[in-house]
Amino acid sequence: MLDERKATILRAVVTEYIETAQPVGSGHVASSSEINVSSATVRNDMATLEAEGYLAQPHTSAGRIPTEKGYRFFVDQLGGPGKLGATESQQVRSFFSRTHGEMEQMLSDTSRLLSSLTHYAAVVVGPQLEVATIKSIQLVSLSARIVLVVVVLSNGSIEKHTLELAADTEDLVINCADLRLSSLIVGQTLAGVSSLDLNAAVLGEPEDVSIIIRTALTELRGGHRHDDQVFIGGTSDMAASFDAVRTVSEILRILEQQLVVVSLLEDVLDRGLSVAIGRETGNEALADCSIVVAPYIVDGETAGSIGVLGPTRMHYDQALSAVAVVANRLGHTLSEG
Amino acid sequence: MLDERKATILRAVVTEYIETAQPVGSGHVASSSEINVSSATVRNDMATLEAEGYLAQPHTSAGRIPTEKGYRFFVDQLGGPGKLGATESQQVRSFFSRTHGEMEQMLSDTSRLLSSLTHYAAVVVGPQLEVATIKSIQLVSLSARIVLVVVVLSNGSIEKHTLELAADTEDLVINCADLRLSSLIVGQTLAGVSSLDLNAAVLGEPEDVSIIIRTALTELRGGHRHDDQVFIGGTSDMAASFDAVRTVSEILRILEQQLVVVSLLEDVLDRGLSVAIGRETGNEALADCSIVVAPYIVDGETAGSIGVLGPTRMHYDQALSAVAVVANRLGHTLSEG
DNA sequence: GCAAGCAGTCGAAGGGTGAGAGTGCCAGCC
DNA sequence: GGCTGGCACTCTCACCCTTCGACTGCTTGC
Repeated sequence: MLDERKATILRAVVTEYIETAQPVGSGHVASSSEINVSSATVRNDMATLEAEGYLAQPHTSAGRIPTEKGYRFFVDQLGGPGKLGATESQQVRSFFSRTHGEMEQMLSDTSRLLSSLTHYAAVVVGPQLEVATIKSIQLVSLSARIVLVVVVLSNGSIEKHTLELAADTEDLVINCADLRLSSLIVGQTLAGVSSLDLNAAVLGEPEDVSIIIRTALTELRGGHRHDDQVFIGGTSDMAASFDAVRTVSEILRILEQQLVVVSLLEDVLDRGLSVAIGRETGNEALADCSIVVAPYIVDGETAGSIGVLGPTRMHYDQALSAVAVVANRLGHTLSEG
Repeated sequence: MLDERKATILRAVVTEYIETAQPVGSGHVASSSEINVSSATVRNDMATLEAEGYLAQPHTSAGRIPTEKGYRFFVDQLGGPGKLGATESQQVRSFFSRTHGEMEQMLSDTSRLLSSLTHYAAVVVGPQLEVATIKSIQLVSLSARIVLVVVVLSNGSIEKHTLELAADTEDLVINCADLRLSSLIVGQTLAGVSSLDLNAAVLGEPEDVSIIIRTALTELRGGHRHDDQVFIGGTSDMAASFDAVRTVSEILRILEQQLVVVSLLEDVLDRGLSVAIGRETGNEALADCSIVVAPYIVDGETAGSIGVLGPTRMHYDQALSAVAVVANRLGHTLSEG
């Protein structure tokens, strides 16, 4: 454990470095903070902090910069109360009072809000489809052999699948299939659909009807990719906070793989963290990044998660409070609907 | 007009600069191409090319780099046949033989394909909703006061809007509204819906039904943002081809505004171009970028457009052929469905 | 009209220097 | 024992200077 003065010094180094991105020297710390000791004393403590792995020196005659361990201690022990500024709170309030309607739209706008609050990249992961119940299923014939299966879920999202039939099919047949499907799966969850007995489902139906039912159910069991459930905003802000194009490009490559992003956030939450610093993210390409993440709760259950991704030298307190506030408000807003 | 030798020299400079990103000197041109004159002669011609605005010199003793006018001439007059490599054609073929089903998914995958072919950012703009006809409309009650309006369009896409009703409403009422709406707007286009007479639409319906119909129609008239109809991929590739973080960040800022992207592409196409170079894009922030764009045709009509965005020193021939091939195949694939 | 040669220009690269920021350590003081 | 002032040392950065090399433009001759 660090004694109080060392902790204060560490805090000073971290905040200063976050602000300026320059190595911080003992003189700066001694003069600019609530420390009332000389720079020589600070130097001694900084040497200790370095020996214990909280700080590092780019080269001999430079100041210190925080290590991941240093940031971690800062986040865990030294984190300020982290309140949002007045402008930001106002922005959040007005956003959530204005927003309504489409969930996808709302989540996408939320990612914009979050990035505009923090000036980092924001990630919003939508509710898992699996837990929602099916409110309606409808077959719509688009052309002679193409049928669209539209499933409306209780959380307002929609699953759709295109079926290509082997033979031209009359509307009557499609209607029959529609009715049977409705009675079968309305009220169930998508997970429930996956455990349906296909043969029992088509029992007693004529061949042409049952083939549609089979095809539709098979489609529904198959892929609900998380794909369209991830919303990313503020990549330009994120880019601006790094100084190597190489780094930016690698981070963008990660963000383009939505599945990776989702599991990244889940992974962090699973480890019980709300902040992952550098390599803690579990991804080598994000060694210079940190992630701040929080789940949001809809109707008492964790529905999804939101997070921001920025440089390791991010404003953790601001990011933490922004993420917390937005997750909270988002959960409330979605619960009402 | 340029005589043949000057044109050859210009081509050599452009291709060399695209390859190396270094200013090209007269010696390089004289030795490395089908030019059989001395470097001194090349120098004279290059001086002329510079005077006429095709080339520029970063500083006195450097080689030349192409100006926008130079690239423009290169693209218009000197463009090679531009065939896709074997690997790339194979990639396109296998993509379109594999792909099927959801349009959104397909368009999103297409943007990935295009960026992987060209190594630049790829933009895919989905079909305009306005021209599609309505195949079905359905009201789904999510909770006592929340109703989801689901509209299925003939091209397989879905519009959905959430209605928040002032009072709890029975299913029976909703069903009535559903029926009336179906008979009113199925077969119409969304544009048609916008010109419906609201009062005539609710004629003879009881108050509680007509209020739902009014609300639903008003919603449908209102916002179909292009929003979810733009798919962008390959931003990491794009980033890697610039060397200033600043530039990358500005470009990302543009790409984040989907509406801007759509009108950017439309604007280029409207001017009858398939390539916009530097400032020709009409956006100051894209001064270092070029855009290659092509419309795709579904069932004989222009449905949307695809494009790539890269540095002005992009491989125009490859980009042009990739965009052309993909637009073509995409149109065909969507026409079948 | 082309080629050869030559002088001139300018940036990039390399080396040397001085300033500045910072460190570590030691001796002394409270 | 812990803190401080002082001092020697280190290493980067900015600057200057020089050299090198890659070009160009121009002039002259074929």
